[in-house]
Amino acid sequence: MIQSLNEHNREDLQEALGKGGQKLTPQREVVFAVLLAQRDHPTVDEVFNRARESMPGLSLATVYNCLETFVGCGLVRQVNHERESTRYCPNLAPHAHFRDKETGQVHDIELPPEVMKSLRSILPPGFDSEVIEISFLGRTKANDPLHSN
Amino acid sequence: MIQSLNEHNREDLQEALGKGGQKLTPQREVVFAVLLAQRDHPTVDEVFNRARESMPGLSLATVYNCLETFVGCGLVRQVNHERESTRYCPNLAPHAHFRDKETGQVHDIELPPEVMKSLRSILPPGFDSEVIEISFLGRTKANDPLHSN
DNA sequence: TTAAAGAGTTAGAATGAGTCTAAACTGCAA
DNA sequence: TTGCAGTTTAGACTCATTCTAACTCTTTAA
Ligand SMILES: [Mn+2]
Ligand SMILES: [Mn+2]
Ligand SMILES: [Zn+2]
Ligand SMILES: [Zn+2]
Repeated sequence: MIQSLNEHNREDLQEALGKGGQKLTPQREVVFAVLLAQRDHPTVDEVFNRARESMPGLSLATVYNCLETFVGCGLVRQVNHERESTRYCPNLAPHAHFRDKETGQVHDIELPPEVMKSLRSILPPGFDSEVIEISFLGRTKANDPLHSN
Repeated sequence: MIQSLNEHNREDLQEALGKGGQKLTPQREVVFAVLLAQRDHPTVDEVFNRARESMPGLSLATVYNCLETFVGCGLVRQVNHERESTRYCPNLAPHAHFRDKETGQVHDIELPPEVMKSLRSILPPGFDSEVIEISFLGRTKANDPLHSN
C-alpha cells in the first residue's frame, strides 16, 4: 500500500515538527503516513519495509532518525515489552498496551482519568512522576474489532 | 561485602529451585544472596561484580544462567525500563517501579489490591491478562527511607 | 550567479546486552 | 569405578540500535 498523508495530517505533522525546530521532509512524510495507516505498533523494520513501498531509496537509518524525531516532537510514543524490538504508536491519548502472548500483537487500552488518578495516588510523598507506562501481557479470546486493527 | 544466605533463605531457595526441578548450587546461593542483600534492582553486571567478591571464579554467563533460573522459578522479577539493561528484583509482593530520571535509581512502589482491580477493570471483554507491569518515570524530592535502600 | 552553511539522508561500521556453543566439572547412582 | 544428567565456564555470536563520515538538498550571503 502506497502511503501518503492528507492535507490535514500533513499540516499537523509540519506544525509539530516546526515547534521542535525540525523540517518537513518527504521521508518524514512517508514514515509518518505509515504509522497513521496501520496502527498496529510496528517495529522499526516493519515501518521500514512498509515505507519502502512508496519510497524505494529510503534507508533504515533514516527510519530510525525519523522515528526518533517524532518521539522528540511528541508525535509518537515508543512501546517496549521486555527486551523485544521497540514499537511505535501514534495514539496520543493516554492509553496502556496489551500484548497478546500468542500472536505478539499489541493493542491499545484506553486509560480513564480516574484510573490514572488512582495510580498517581499510590506514589509516596516526594515521588513526582511525569510518565506512567502500563502494559498487560495475556491472551485475547474474541476479536474485538475496536482493538484488533 | 561477602554474601551468604541464612538458613531460612537457603531453605526457601532450595525449595523453590526444587519445585522447578533445579538444584541448589554454590553459585546460585551467592547470586541469590546478592539480590537479597541490596534490593536496589541491580543489572546483571552489578550482580556479577558484587557476587565475585565472595566467589572470584564466578563467570558472567553463570550469573545470566542463575538469574534466568530464578525468574523461571518465580523467585525474582525482571525489570525493564525502555531499552536499558535488565534489572532484577527479589520483591515478590505486587509492586510497581519508579525510576528516578536523575539518579537512575529504581524504587519499589506498593500496589494496593484495589488499584490492581481498577486496572484489570479497564480491559475490554475478551482480554485476559496474567501480568501487569507498571512503571513510573520521574523525580524523587525527599529521600524516603522506606523506598531508598 | 556562485559559494558557503546547515539540515537531513545514506551506507556501512561499531556497540553492547543478551544468547549460544562446546568443553570441563560436579554430584549422584548403577 | 563408571556413567550420566545437570551445571558452569570462556568465548563466539546475534541483532537492535547507535555512530560516523560522505553525500544531497535547500537556504542564505556575497
Ligand atoms: Mn488536527
Ligand atoms: Mn519463608
Ligand atoms: Zn499504543
Ligand atoms: Zn522491584
